[in-house]
Amino acid sequence: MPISFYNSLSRRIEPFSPQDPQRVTMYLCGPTVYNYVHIGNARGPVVFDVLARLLRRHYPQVVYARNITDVDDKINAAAQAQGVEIGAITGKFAQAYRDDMAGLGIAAPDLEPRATDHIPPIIAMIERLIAGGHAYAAEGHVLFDVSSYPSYGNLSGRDTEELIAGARVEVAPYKKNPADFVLWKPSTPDLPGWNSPWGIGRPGWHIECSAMSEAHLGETIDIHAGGIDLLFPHHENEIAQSTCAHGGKVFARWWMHNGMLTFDGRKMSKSLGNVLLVHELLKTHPPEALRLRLLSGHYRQPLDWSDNAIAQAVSTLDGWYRVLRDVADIELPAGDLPVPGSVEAALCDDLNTPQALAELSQLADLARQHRSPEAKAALLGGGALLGLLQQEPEMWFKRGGSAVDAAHIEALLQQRLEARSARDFARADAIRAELTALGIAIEDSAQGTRWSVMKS
RNA sequence: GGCCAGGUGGCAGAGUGGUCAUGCAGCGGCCUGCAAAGCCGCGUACGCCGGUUCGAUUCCGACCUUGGCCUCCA
Repeated sequence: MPISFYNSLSRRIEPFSPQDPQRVTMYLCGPTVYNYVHIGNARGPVVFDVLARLLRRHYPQVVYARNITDVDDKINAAAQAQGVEIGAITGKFAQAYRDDMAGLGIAAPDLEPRATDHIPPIIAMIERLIAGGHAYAAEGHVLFDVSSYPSYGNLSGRDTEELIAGARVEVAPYKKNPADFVLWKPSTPDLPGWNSPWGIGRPGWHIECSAMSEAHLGETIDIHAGGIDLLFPHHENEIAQSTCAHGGKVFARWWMHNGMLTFDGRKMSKSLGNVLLVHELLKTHPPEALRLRLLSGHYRQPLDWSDNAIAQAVSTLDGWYRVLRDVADIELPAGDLPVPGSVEAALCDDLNTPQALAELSQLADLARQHRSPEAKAALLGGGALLGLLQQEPEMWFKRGGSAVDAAHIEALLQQRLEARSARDFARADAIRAELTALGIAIEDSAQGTRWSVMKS
């Protein structure tokens, strides 16, 4: 099945094919680890996790790198504020990040390069840029010379003139051109630093991704992904650095950008303060509902986050898991789960996850009606490609079971059964009301009475 | 101000030049001791104004409006 994606570089949907038919290379800009991430930060990782799953079905090898930025001014500030080494900060939050991502059902990337492990390649790349006339040292800094790269601005649709004229930030005196950006900056003794030809310093943010991408995936990669807010200046700068360091070779053949998550109508961001941490949300909501919500809009569109939206996702999953519970006794066919063509086709069409979810609903209807091994396998297979329906139905409905006293509930259900047998419906209904008060919903079925934790 | 992306039924959210999105919620019926679940059915949705067209939510233009980027940011 052919795959097409929107390419931010050409601004159109193009049929996808990797440079090497045997191997797809993909890079996603990862977090700067100085704090817990919010749910908006998780949208890209979830969306591109689905992309990686799709690509792995189509190509023998997919090398997916998601970096960790572990040297940065904000990290320095956090470390100084707490009086610890930066490693204490970055180690803690890198692990928190992995935990959060795993909690959302995101498969670990193949590679997780860290900036501080790549100082020599970063320095080497900067040296190449200087040698090629694309960068210059000034007052302990090394800056990229934007005027040396005429295509600067192609990705974001800006021209250099405009950037110079519209510069809103105070221009550092050592810059030749206001749009020039830093590749290397000096460090003071109280800050982390590495020896370099330009003195003790640390890398600028943009060069890290260029160097790590080159080190692990080569000079030209197939897909570079990230949030739309990184389009400029981050990705624009990466293109400039990598292209100039590689003698004009194409840096990334596809650029894919996910839209922003909004909350209260505004972009969710740390600087606006309207954030919900993944770490916290995972404690209070079923993780798959969070994931479903993130996939319920097309990845390039903005997506609004709200309690109501989470509740709707929970209800949707309730319906699907009810089907799976109804077919729990049906044996799956031997072998790997199949991937239904309808779900795959939706994803092959520029990763149309809302369409894929609509197809999944159809598969749930079919499984409920047919109760066949094939229909059950199709539902589970479609879910698996999206990273959904990954738990046992009973676990889903018991919501992990930690907060409820299952034995007490079963006892009440037994009493209700006895009351009903005696046709004492007043008592039976009283027991049901008691369960409702405990937050337990019940269903009488041919197989007996089932209970589940009501959605919060 | 410049560049970019949107405005779809109660909510969420795809898509398309002319019979259907889908989910959640709601309403009616069947079923049920009653519920729940399930099944059947229901709602004349595409910002506004023009234009193109036999026909536009879908194409074109103006307008109104929301958001993103231009600074760290997924």
